[in-house]
Amino acid sequence: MTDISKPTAIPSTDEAYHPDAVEAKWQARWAERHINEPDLDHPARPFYNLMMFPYPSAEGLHVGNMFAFTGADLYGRFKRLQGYDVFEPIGYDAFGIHSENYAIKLGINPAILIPRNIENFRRQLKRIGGMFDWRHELSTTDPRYYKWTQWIFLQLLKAGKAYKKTAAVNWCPKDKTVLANEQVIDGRCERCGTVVEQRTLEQWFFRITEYADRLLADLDDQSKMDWSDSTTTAQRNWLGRSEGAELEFPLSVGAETAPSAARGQRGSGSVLKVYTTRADTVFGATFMVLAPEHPLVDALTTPEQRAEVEAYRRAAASKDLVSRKVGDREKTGVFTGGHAVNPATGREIPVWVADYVLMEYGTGAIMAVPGHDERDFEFARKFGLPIVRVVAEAPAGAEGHPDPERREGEGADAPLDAPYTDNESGILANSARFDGLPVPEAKRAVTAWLESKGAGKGVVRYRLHDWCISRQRYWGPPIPIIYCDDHGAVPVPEKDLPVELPLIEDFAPDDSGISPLARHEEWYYVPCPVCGKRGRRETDVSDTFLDSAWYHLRYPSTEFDDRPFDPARTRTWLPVHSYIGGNEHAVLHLLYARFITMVLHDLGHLPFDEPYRKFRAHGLIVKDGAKMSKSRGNVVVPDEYIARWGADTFRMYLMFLGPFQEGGDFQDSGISGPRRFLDKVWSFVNEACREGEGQEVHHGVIVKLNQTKKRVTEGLEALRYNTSIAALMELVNALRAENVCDKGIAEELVVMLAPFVPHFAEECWERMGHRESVFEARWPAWDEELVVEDRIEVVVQVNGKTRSKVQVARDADEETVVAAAMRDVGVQRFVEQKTVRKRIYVANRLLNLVVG
RNA sequence: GCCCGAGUGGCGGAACGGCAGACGCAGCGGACUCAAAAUCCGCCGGGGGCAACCCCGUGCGAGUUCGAAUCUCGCCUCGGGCACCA
Repeated sequence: MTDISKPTAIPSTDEAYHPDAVEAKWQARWAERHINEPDLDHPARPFYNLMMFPYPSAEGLHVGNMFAFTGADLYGRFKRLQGYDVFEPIGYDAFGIHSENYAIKLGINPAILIPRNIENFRRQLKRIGGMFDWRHELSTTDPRYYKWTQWIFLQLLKAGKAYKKTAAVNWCPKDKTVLANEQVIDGRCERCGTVVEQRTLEQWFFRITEYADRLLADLDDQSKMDWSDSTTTAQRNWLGRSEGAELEFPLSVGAETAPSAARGQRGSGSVLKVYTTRADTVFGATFMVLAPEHPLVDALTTPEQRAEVEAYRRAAASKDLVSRKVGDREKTGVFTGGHAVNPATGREIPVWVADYVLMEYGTGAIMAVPGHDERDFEFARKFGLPIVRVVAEAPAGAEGHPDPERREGEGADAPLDAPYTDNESGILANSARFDGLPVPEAKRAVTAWLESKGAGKGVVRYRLHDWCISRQRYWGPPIPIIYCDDHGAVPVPEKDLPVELPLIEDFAPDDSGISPLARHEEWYYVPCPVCGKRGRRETDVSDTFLDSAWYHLRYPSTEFDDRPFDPARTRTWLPVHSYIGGNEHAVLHLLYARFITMVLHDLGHLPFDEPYRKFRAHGLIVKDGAKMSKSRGNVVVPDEYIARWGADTFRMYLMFLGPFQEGGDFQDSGISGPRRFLDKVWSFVNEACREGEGQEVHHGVIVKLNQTKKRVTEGLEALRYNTSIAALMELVNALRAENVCDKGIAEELVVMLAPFVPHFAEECWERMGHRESVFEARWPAWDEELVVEDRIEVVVQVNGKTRSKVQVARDADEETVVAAAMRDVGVQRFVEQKTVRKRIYVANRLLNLVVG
């Protein structure tokens, strides 16, 4: 704040470069002159330059944030100089468990704490010189914002895309909250590392699984999405599409006569459905396994086995997710006593219960094929169940796999001492009429056969689960629902939004699993919107990922309180032209944002269904080769560096230390390089102002200048900022070596520097006599003719080894170059006494003589 | 285990299949200075040679090619993601 309003007086003589003064001056001027505020209603060439908004922590912006924002800002400024009307907004993702935990620790309400953090963030964001349009700053904690977050919930509810269900959820006993599956890492809480338990609670879910196929298909649609490969790959994996078959195994008589069967399954004809991706191995299914939670377990269990089965189920239920999912994975299980009939063989096979089968995937039941599945094999070994081979190696010499040595003893009758899981090159065996079919064909053939028998069908499954948005916490937007004894869950009427989060003293959660909000009667009890009788508010708040799933829609429309996003503004500015952010959000934020956009599109609120046309993931900044962390004590506090070197030098250093999309290693010593460079440019510019006109410039310098323009432009477009900076340094080195002092060149240099060092460039620009901002200037164009010298050095190789170089005219023909090469002593030495058998000539580059 | 990404000087990193190491940091030598800092000039992968030059060199091993850091196959190491997903 003080930085910006600090009065400065910079004489126009060429004294040393003082970043503090220059930066304060231009930050103040940008604000005064509204330089960074495009006309949102009538832009000529709109360009929406978005970066992932920060969570305003107490520590302030760290180097990683600075790196990301600088890289994104650079791109926006570059586009601006190319003539676009660039809208570059910023905001704060300020709800959520991070803020809340910190507030609990300090015992201060986050509603008081967070604004302080935001204040600090705003100061830092201004200090690094981002091209932000501050008119459109937003915070997700602002009731004017979350009113519309709640509105989105209601739209989904109305459309049947939101529903409530009782579900076993991940419960973190330390944070005292449920966690989404994706917030559980190796069975532990993503945030605090505590072992996660299971609890059963009523939760609100969004039906994202209904969109799985669209979310997947668009990833391959270049017209909608130009995204970093690493990000689309992560989403593909997360969606987890698998093609398989749902097969039906009739329960056999033994089971149906069991006392509980009639009740559980309405008498005879009941079947066990399984999902498999290896329908081809059905002849090898020698037993079945149910998840402990599977509803048919009761019906199948015989009286003799009941005690054992019940005990096993109880044990499984009390197990936390760690030992269930990432424990030592020693297989456990019990026999139910029941049997089912293998629809392929017609044989009865036993049904077991084991916790390696998960209720949440597929049908919660599997056909176990121990011969060709590692888990089933292990289980069969342990419990002495039969193992049958139904896939064998194609015989040696057969087409495709004539490799007799690689796998010994995988013939049709060879015993299996390990599962044979090759699902590409094997052929079926011991599978009646399917014997000899290659596995891929057999998958189709067997599925079709079972389908014709009415025992199954091909299906596609996704790994993705519905999105649980309920959080039993305080610091989030209340879910706008009122419960009425007569009318159930009633949505809060839209006219009553927002449901404001009350400022309460005791905001910390407790063990009950009930939100702190429930303890406040004056807030909790409200009239039912339908009948007016006393109702109770939903006390859960929504997931922060819902806040961030639509913020890009809000930015252009922040001034409107009667609509979440203005239709005209939205049509003008969206979808986002360029979005830059970290790949840690590849599957959470980015997938949810896509989903919400799709739903709003389908409901007629948006004219597009993919929110971000282009997305690029930036890299990570490390220090001394290791991730920065408090525990390592290698955290770089950006403020200190900015205070010492200036924002421009800091920006340039961050962009210089590695390719933006890969990140780099922050080294204290390295920052002096960019600063020295700026000092050189500074004196060059000041000198050029004084005496730099009418001077004759060497042709080589003109070529260098054109090469530089090309390299800088291409580097910026590809986000390879480090190479752009290197090109600019080369140019300045060349200008100094040649003693050039030309104002025209200085101006083009300054414009090219502007995205990297905006304050510095503005100051230079002004000193060169311009009254407008440098960002009103045009990006320099280059002449392709002048990118290559008139005389070229052609490399001459003999047998592929470089032996010499010859000077020839540009585009010289092969004969000329060969003649020149033959005159060259360095070449002669390797050619004499030998015949040139072959010549390879690459124009303007290289001549290779093959001799022998 | 599966899926991505990456391995190049002392360090960060450059190189449409065509001079490996641009640019920068650090280091070394010199100029300026009473001295230091700053600045300027020069050197800076390894080995051999007085020298012009020569040989070796991009994680390892094969291959394709006139020519491979770059393409293909097989490994190794590191980073990231997913993971009892049937």
